[in-house]
Amino acid sequence: MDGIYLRDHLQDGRLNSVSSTQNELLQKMTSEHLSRNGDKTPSKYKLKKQVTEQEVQQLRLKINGRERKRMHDLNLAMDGLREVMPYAHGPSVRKLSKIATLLLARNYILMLTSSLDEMKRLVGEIYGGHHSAFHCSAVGHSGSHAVHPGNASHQVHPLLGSALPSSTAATLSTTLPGLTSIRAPHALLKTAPTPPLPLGGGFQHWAGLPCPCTICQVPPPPHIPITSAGLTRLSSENKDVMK
DNA sequence: TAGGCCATCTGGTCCT
DNA sequence: AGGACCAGATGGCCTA
Repeated sequence: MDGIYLRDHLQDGRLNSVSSTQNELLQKMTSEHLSRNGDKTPSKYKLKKQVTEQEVQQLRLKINGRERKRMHDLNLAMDGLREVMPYAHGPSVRKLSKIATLLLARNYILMLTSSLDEMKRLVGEIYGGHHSAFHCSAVGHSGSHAVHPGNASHQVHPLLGSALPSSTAATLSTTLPGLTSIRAPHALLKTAPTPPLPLGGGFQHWAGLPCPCTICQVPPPPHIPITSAGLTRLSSENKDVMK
């Protein structure tokens, strides 16, 4: 395939350059090609031209292969992102597009951040602002504390239970009305999506145990505020994508 | 058939 | 100098 593209472009005379250094070969090839078209190629250039063509082709193949590998790696990373998204996976379910995957991931992170903030607030209420032993659970910030919804090895915090209490969900919907608008682009799926994963997954931060995580060692990163306006904007953005 | 999505090629730029 | 990254162009495939 590469050879076909290369050949076509050479015939079009459009092969200009690859980079400031690599293009010398290609430009030499082009000029020789043009002169060849202008008048008959001298036979003494024949061997040199063939070598150059091979060099150019090899270089082009090499560059194309690198780019192909780079894109494949990028797609693998995209697949990895799809796997941890709260969506149905399976052969019968159409794969999320790249743009949908990225937007969904963003919304998902925002949603988890909001849930975490709400949990922190509730924990603070329960313990009256005292610094409880499981301080780590109240530290979550979306950026550095990765949440892995697809990881089944998550342990549930002994004090918080396996899932958010119903009051929490209700509080979320009342205090963060925009949160309910954070929806995965179901329209992009061709089959009925599965419900989002429960938020019961906890971190492995246990009461009374020293925590080695970087979150507990360093100040938390700047927090991205989630406003209803922002959520609204998110929804509108998704609408554009989900059209 | 139009539009969306994707893979690939390609040339330019930046970085190491 | 070579590789990584990026964006534009192009063509194929699929779906409504």
